[in-house]
Amino acid sequence: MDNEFIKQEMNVTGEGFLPGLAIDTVIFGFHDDELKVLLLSYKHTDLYALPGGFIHVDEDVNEAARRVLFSRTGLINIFLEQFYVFGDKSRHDATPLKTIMKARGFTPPEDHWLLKRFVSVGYYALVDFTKAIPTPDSISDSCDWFGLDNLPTLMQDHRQIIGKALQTLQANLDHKLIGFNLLSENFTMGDLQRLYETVLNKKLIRAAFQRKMLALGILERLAKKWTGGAHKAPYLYRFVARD
Amino acid sequence: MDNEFIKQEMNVTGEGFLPGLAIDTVIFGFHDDELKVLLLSYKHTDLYALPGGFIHVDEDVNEAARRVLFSRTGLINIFLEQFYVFGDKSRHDATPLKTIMKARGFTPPEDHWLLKRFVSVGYYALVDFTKAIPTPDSISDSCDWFGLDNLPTLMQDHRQIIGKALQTLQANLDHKLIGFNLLSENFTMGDLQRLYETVLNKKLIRAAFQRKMLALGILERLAKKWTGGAHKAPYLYRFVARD
DNA sequence: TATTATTGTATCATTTTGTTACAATAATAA
DNA sequence: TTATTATTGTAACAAAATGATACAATAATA
Repeated sequence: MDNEFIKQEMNVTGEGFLPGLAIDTVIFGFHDDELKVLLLSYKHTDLYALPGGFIHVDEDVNEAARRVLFSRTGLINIFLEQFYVFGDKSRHDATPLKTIMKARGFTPPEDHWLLKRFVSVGYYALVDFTKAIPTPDSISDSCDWFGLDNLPTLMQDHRQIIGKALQTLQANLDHKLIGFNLLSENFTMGDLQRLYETVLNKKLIRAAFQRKMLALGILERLAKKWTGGAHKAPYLYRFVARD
Repeated sequence: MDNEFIKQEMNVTGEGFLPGLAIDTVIFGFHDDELKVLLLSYKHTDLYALPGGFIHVDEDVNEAARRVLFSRTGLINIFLEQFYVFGDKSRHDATPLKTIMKARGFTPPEDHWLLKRFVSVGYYALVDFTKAIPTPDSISDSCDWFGLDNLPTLMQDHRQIIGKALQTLQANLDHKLIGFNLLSENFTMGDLQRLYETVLNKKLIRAAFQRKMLALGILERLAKKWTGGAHKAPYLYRFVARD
């Protein structure tokens, strides 16, 4: 029996947390021309789950989401936004947690706070894949990136949560200019276009894309990048906020 | 002392509701070329509040929002969407509710469930002003429409909630084509343009507006409408979903 | 019957977007 | 050293969308 675990993560009263309310975060990264999300593998089950957590009684909900994001990636000052509240009564499923608890030698009472219905606030984050340091939490074996069309079996409604997060990302990519958050600080126009094409899942016209991005006046052109490829070296760009 | 009130609305345990979670609904209507919201005036205080409520333990959060909307307006099948979760710890203020309770002869204990911190899921609804039947709830004196630039003093962060709802409406008006929900079934092009101008708070070019709306292919042209004005009678239109 | 206000739409100018083309490289092969 | 190749940056033109103006078609009123 893991006393530390039970004390910290599965205390009997749920004291110190807002009851019945949770956070689930879809953390997007971009690598190998693929959009990926960070997933935890739950101990003693074959299920995966989104990084999530609970809200301390003296903590803003948005703060809690930043804390979760930091705990799983080590990152601060990251694009992070609410996108939906998952509040259907049918989404509740205590089985995986019960399994984990029992495997740890703890048989929870039926009315244990963690086994009750939870409403979850969905957040999505856009991070630089190369900067994030995936870190499992105490009830997980691992924390890893998964390509969006290569997702493992997920807990509860976490697959739907990812789906809705992707929809939101697609809808906001352009007019909120949030795509840059998925790239490293310096990037080529090709990098940016491949990102857009991956997220929107459609081909874009190169000349028009470049013209449009440059016309936005939010890109600073830096030195050229010698790629080692048999062709002209592309410029590097950096995102700069307007005014 | 109002026993019914205390039993139904301010029961000591909060039994039957999800704890710490509430719903606030910004119900928009359009009348006299003005965008209006439905507000309740709280008994025994000079404060106004958004229509809101709590979520039954066996009820989806979205269901609860529809129930609130129906209770205050008598309307079903209405455009209603989540737009933000208001979860800052600082938004909590138990004073108005305490005042109401005391005025009713009920002195609540400090740990009464209604006086604790609440996280609120914000919804906005778009309704036909002429169809809604404003109906106060049991802790309110009245339920009335208020013009957006003529709002009374509101409880807690309800003013910010309205502000954020308006931003969401403005951002979604065009690409989600939700404006029609604010008009009655049949309307003239002028009605529609005035609605757009009011929501977006800017003048639109009449010819271009008409051309664009007609090009969308979502308007059915009906008989002309004799307005009694000294000019050509405008057509009436009806919104029809595509495909 | 003329006047007035508004509607519906045509017309042309301007801006934005789609498409094609081509010069400018940076590596590799001949 | 000199082609060859792949990709980049941008020009040039076409097509589509939007802005701006104009005007004929009413429906009431004078």
